[in-house]
Amino acid sequence: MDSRRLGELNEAAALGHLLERGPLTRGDLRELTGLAKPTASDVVRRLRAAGLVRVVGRTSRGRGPNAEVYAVDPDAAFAAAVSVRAKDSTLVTAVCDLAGEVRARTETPVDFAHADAAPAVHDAVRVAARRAGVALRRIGHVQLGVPGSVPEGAEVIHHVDVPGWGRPGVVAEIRKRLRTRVTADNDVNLAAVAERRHGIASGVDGFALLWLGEEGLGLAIDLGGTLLRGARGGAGEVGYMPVGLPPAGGVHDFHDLVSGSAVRDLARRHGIRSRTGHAAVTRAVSTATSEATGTAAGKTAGAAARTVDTAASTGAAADEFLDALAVRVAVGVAVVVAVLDPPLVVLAGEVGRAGGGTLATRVERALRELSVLHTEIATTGVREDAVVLGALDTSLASVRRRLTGLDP
Amino acid sequence: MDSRRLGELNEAAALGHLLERGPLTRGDLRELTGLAKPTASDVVRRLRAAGLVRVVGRTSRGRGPNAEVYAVDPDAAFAAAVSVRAKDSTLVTAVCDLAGEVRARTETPVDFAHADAAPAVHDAVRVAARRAGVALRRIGHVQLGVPGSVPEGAEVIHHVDVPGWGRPGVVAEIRKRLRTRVTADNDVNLAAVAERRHGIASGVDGFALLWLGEEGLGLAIDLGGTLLRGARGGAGEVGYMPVGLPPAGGVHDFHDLVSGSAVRDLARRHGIRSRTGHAAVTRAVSTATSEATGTAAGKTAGAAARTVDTAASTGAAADEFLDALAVRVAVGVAVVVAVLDPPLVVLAGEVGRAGGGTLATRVERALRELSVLHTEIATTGVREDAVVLGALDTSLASVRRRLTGLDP
DNA sequence: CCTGTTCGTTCAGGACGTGAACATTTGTTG
DNA sequence: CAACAAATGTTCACGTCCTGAACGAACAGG
Repeated sequence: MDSRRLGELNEAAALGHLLERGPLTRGDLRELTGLAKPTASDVVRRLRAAGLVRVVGRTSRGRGPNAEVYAVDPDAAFAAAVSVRAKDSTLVTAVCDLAGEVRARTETPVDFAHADAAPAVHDAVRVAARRAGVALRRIGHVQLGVPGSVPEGAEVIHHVDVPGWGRPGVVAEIRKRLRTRVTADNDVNLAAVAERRHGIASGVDGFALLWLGEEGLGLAIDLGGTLLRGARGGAGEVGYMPVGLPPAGGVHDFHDLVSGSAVRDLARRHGIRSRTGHAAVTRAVSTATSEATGTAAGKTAGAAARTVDTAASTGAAADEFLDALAVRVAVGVAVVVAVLDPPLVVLAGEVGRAGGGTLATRVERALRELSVLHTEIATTGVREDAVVLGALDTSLASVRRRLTGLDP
Repeated sequence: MDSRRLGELNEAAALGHLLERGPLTRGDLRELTGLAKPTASDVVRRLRAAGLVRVVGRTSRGRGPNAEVYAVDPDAAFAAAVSVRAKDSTLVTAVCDLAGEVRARTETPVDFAHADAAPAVHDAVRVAARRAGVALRRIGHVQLGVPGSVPEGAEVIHHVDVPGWGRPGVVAEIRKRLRTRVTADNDVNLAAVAERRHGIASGVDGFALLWLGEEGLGLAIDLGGTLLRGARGGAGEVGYMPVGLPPAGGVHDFHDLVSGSAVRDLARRHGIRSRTGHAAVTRAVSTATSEATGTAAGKTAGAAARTVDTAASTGAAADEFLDALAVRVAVGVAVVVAVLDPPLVVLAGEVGRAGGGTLATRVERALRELSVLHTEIATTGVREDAVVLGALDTSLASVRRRLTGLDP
């Protein structure tokens, strides 16, 4: 540890504050870092020389000269994210600048069965970069979101349905081609990152995100901003969680209870016929909700009447279906709460989102009857593609960490 | 950040290495910290002046002058631990020096119903310190181990059976009386700390410790050395974990499956009668094991014969009982593995220890049949009182952190 | 226009750290 | 046994970074 290193640390601290709190004057920086006036000037000078920070204006408050306002140069670095979507065979790619502004977003259809992963990703990123007007070289990190278990640091992805992506060394190949830092993570984990940054879990100490997808079930565990991955990246593989004792027969694991098809079948048994689970839930919620808020829905009287017409007989059925589903979900949540005690559980995925507040409330109620332990339950607050959003955040965080010297 | 602070950081780094790797020469220190020769000398000088480091000898390897060997002064600071044991109404107290050497260990019977917590703990620590020949003032940290949930940083303990210990502010009162840093943690968590330092989980990335106690059930989750506590300190309250679906009736939570009395009853149903669960397991293991290793047990032929005599008819019963128990335990483990994916699950507590390798093997087998996911399962490797040992480690770690300036 | 504030720079000084040179000790070797 | 090689630890000159105080300059308000 050298005096030089000391300087770097101070630079990093200042840059960190600029990244987190936006434009600042030298005075602000002085206060935040605790540095002396001349030193603050020095640090800013160095950051500007490095092309990381720019003058973006001047204050005009009070008397005395107007202080210069500094901000991180958005063009100083870029980050990219790629979401591997099995369900519609596309790579969704996004590029953002150092300020977090999304510069481009593309969707590339890929025939995973016949195309190699590495060239496909390389192409997707190249196209997105071009559209963003950014040289590929300037992208500091590419974060992949994959539907599978990704062990910490390891380069193999387990339980992937996408052909070619389960092969050892995929990530390394992609890295070699892109010549950047490339990391992969489970898509539900990335959705949780988005939930923390842009969703309902922004201020929370930690939370568990239960992904009730049409094609997959998952649990992401956020502990104060870091995700729990498990030894083989298998943390949150709740689909395999046994429910019920083995000799009892019938229901065996959580997947049998709340997978897309299980939900669809449950709905069917309550007289609600749909092609997918989340469609069934959407319909059930609309009838159940319109019943409950029927009297208050003065403005949408016409719509309400129409709904009641078609659902008159199914209103009670919808209620029963939702309650039955809530109990099933609550069984899983109860286990998670007993093991992890998260302050918040977020329901996401197609089914979770379709259930909305209606389902969340019922799950919370069911949980109270099922277990002494309880916790707050909410629905996802992320509107856009949570996986891409989360991957972009993760990617950007990595770029920032390296700029601030916290990463090698 | 000042030059002074830079010096402190280097001191801290050197001290840290001395604490972790034992006695070192200036040369070793130079290599480990990357400092220049004169600076290393300087750092050592400062550490010696602060009374933290002592010369403990000289090398005599190779040519050149013999280097001085430095080590942390064991008497530079002390740490204490107190285990609150409800089952036999005692406070077990231990004091160790900065090197980790236990200097004293006492057991004080306390009538929790009539004695206040703070004075009782104060007395216990005072006595232990005197026996260790250490002034109370020199004890830098007191770590309490309590059978209850302790939220991170909060001062209330939930779900405690010990009278007076559930009252808000207990920890603060104790702190006020002892005039030191005082923290409290769940006893199972502390047992996990001991498991990592002195037990079977020494080199592992992380592990889950399933405490199968006669009077309590718990799960400690170790993630690379830090323990997961949960929002309300309720992480690992697996006793409340629901097993089976609600309408199914009968078995409701994990506690009903593997608590001490549940184990005892299960044994009884297999014809093994004991007053406690772990006694039943001990007997079952001895018969089951002697059967399996009967031929190889040449030396203890007499003992084996005796065992076979009394167990001839119960050998099969013992096997069945152990397998049934293993399945029950495996249900809980399967859930933990699905949620957390730990590289290792350690069985501890009276029942877990009684089960030994025999039970661990059977649980591992049962798990394989129950779930796709699996993990290594082992029995606790801690011989002594794990709670006190873990509390002492935690306490010492806190003292060291403060010395190295990592803690405020 | 003067005055009090606030911004940013200049300046002298302090704390640390570094590399090179040097004295010193100690084992090896011819 | 003397010469040599290798390792230890100190001294010295110099560099980097940070600090407090003083200073000049810009700006709002009376």
